[in-house]
Amino acid sequence: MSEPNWLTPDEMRAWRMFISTSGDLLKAIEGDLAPFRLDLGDYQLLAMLSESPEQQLRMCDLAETLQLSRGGLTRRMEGVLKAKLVSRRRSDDDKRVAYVVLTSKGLALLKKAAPTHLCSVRRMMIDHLTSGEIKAIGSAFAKIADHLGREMD
Amino acid sequence: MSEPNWLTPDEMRAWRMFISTSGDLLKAIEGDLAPFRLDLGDYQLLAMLSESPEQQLRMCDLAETLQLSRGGLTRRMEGVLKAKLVSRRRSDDDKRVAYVVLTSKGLALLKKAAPTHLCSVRRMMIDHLTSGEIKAIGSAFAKIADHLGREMD
DNA sequence: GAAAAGTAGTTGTGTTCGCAACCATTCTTT
DNA sequence: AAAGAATGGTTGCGAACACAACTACTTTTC
Repeated sequence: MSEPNWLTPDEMRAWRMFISTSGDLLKAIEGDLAPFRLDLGDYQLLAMLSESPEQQLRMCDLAETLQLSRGGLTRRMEGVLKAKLVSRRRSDDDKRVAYVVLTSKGLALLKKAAPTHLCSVRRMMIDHLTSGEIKAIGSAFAKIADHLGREMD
Repeated sequence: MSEPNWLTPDEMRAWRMFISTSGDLLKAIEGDLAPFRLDLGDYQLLAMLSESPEQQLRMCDLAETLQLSRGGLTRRMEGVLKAKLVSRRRSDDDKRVAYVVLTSKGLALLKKAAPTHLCSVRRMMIDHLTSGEIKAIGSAFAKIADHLGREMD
């Protein structure tokens, strides 16, 4: 309650532009991945694996880096598994865990899609911004993420 | 093809922070609306109506401002209609169109939720940012939106 | 002014996801 | 070492949404 403490015009603009544009931006970038039969979630899954040592990760860790629930990852895996972009391997140490391994086919597709994807990110976002805006977005979202992480304990 | 034209560290940081944080931010802000039995989509629907002349809009126009498909809005309406936050009125001029009208109950709930919501936006986002960052986010997303709009014709 | 094209809204269908319940396995406690 | 708690993964269910097909009107075209 108390005084509404309304947003200033600049603040309102930042909030409204962010909320109205971010979805469209992601959708547009995702659209450019369609020729590769990938959506943005698949791409990020492959990218995370490719950056991991031995190009594999436990399901659990992968779910966390992708910000998916465990169930959500299980479902998302169906697609990339069927396309043979990744494979699964049961751990011997701990029989609960399953490793997701990037296949050579998955790596090849990622390497093929990456330049296009990078180009999308540039064309849709980066290339329109000044270096000041780019730095500001980086630091702003880092601060927001930091606070969110702190708030959830 | 061609050189990957990789992102600079600042660019990479902006992109990664944006993509990893924006979803969490929206979810956190949405969480604060739960006590009012609203999700962010409902809130925005009510807010858009409240800002319209006579607090009503055609389904079609509302779908556009909310960036929903026509079908998506029909489904979203079910919730707010059942909660009596909005009502529907058929147009006499054009029997195809239906107007969505904010009810007094909807307006009352919006007025009750607004301060909390504003406070969320401040606490989760605005208050952590410098005024330069706020201006940069506004202008950056405006430019991105402008380009996206231009690209879709 | 009749046919064709366009527009408004609804309704199947399919996708993606979270949540909660569940099973199997491992770790902790005593 | 047995009981309980925690962890990793899957599955059933339901929510939100896009898309395409459909109905019902309206506008355009010739």
